[in-house]
This record gives sequence, structure tokens and C-alpha cells, in this order.
Amino acid sequence: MGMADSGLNATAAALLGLLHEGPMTGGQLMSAAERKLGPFWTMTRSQVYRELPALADAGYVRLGKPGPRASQPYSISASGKRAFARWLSEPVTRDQMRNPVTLRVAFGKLHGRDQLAELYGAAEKQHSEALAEARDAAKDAAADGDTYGAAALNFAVQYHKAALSWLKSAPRA
Amino acid sequence: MGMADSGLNATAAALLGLLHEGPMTGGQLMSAAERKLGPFWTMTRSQVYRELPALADAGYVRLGKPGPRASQPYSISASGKRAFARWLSEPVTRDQMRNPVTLRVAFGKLHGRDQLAELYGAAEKQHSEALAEARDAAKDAAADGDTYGAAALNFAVQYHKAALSWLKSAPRA
DNA sequence: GGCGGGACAGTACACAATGGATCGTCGAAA
DNA sequence: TTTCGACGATCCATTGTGTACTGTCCCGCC
Repeated sequence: MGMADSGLNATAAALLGLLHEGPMTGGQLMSAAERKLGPFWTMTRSQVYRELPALADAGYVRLGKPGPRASQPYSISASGKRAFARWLSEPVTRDQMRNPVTLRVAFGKLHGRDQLAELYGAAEKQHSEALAEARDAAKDAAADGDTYGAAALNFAVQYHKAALSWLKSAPRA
Repeated sequence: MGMADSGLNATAAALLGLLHEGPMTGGQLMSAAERKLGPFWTMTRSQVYRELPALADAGYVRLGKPGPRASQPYSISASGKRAFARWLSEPVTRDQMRNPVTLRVAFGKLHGRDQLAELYGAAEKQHSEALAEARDAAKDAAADGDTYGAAALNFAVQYHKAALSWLKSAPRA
């Protein structure tokens, strides 16, 4: 029952996880993350490019030969794999929710009526688009035989469906 | 259609929203936020105590007479109400999701089998508890005649229900 | 050829959010 | 009356977000 602290934050761990598939540059990691994890795990370039040198310092990744545009390939090391495995066995942090639409709805009494309608419209648009994206991504993952990836993406699908159905029942005025 | 930038971040706006119900100290704001917004909007003490002086500097809240334990009551000012109204009319930021359980599931192939079962168990526990809390809070809000508050809390209810049902179908191995 | 403009890799920085440690004050139990 | 625990508040290190910027490469075009 490995419980030793991996010293990884979730972002670093996600990068190490992705690197299990092979060496990638920062840009490639960004797009892989967006494609495979994006719908349920946001990650920004700033974070990626901050963690990568830190991971290298820790010896968890190794640098390859710089490519075009100074792009820098990274590959995971044996100790990186060990750190990732340790991270997997750590207890999950309580999942946190910060939903800006819901926050506004909570103060619905202070809205003008048309404001609320606009809010719902924008929210429905966002969730519909995100739902479509998540569905596509899940289909791709399934087609690749990536059962776990598809399952994870399905979480996002369920989330957006729930949000959409909640929106339909939200108080109009 | 007021689109002028309110200059408020979501946390500051939430505080101003809560202060529409009357003057409160930092501690009272914390508990009010936890009770009424907690299930769909996490907020930490650090944030609250950082925003409050900033809000006072901006003239959006006024300080009352210090109470016991140096507790400091704040009341919203007219310009604070205006700033809040402006914030309400701003476009919502894209809602972002960072779900640590799902992230681990995405790397399910790299888990040991019993690790995955443990993960699901812990996640189910968390969501069940959160679901119960959200339900209670929604009931309280409804009993208070706070339709919007109840609707907002119902979002959390739907979310946790969706998460729980997703967990049941998640790949076991 | 050479000179645009645009896409892309990476950097920089300011601001926001999180979590944990700490400190003084107050109330109540021992 | 002392001590202990809860509470209000503060601080700080780390993490996350958003935007603007640098340089480089590609491609079409004259």
C-alpha cells in the first residue's frame, strides 16, 4: 500500500501519465492533454511549461534533442514512472466545484428578468458545445481501444447532460 | 445593457451578493457562503479575508464597529450594489472542470486492480456525502422561500447524482 | 530569390485560488 | 483559575488562470 508522498501535483502527474505513451514536447503534451483529458481536466500552457523543467530537475523526465522552434522533447524516466505510480496510490483530493452560472442563479432575485434569460441561453450554448466535444472525444478514445480514456470522457458527457437538464428546470423569473 | 467591467472577481462578487442580506463579519460571510453556496461554489477563508479589505478600499463595503475577537462587520455600500449589478451583467467565464477521480480513471490502465476499486469506493463515499449535504441545503433554502438559492443548490444535487451513476458504470478492470 | 503574414513553441508576468500554519481572544469545563 | 478548544483573523508557499509577448518556421506571393 504505497502511501509515500509522490511530491507531484495533479498537473505534473497528468504530464507523467501522458508521457507513458512516449516522448513528447511541451506543445504535443498540451494538445494531447486537451484531446484526451480536456473535457474533465483543464490545463493551461503556463502550467505545462512551468512543470516540465521542474519535472526534469527532479529527474522524472529526461530531455531529448531540441527540435524545430526550440521545441524540447521530454521522455519519462524510470523514477518518473515510480513517482507516477506513487501518485496513483495517494488519496484523491476532495473534488471542488466552482460553477459561475450557478453562482449567478443563486442571486437570481437580484437579476433583471431578461438578464437571467440571457444567462441561461449562454449556459445552454456552452454546455451543448462541450457535450458534443466530449462525445466526439469519447468516441475517438473508444475507437482507439482506450476503454479507460473513453470512460473518463464519459464522465464529462454525463456532467453536461445533467447541467443541460438542470437548466431546463431552472426558475425563469 | 451594462457591459462595463465591474473589476470584481467572482469571489468578491459572491461576497457582495451575500452582503445584500445585511451586514456581516468575515466569519459570518464564510459560514453563509458555505451554507448557501458551498455545494457549487468553493470559497476559502484566505480568499474571503483577502477580498474584504480590497472591497473596502474600493468603497464597495463599509466597516462597522469591531466586535468580539476583533471581528469586523462589513456592510455593502450603494456603489457596491452598483458594482455587483454590473458584475451580474458580465458574460460568464467558461466553466472549468478539474475532476481528480476522473483524471485517475483516464490512466486506469496504469493502476493496479485493487487500487481502482479503492478509488471508486472513496469517490462514491465523497459524492454520497456531498449529495446528502446538497439535498439538505436545498431543502433549507426552499423552506426559507429562497427559490433561486434552492435551484442553485439543486444543480449540485444533479451533479452528484450524475457522478454516482457514472461511477456505477465505470470500468472495473 | 526575398519579403510578407500567420501559425506555432515557448516565455513572462500579474492575478486568483488553495491549503496549511499560526496567533490572539473568548467561553466553558475541569 | 487555569487550561483547553473553538473561533476570527492573518500569513505564506504553492498552484492555477489569462493574456501578452518573443522568436522561429512555413507558406504564398511578387
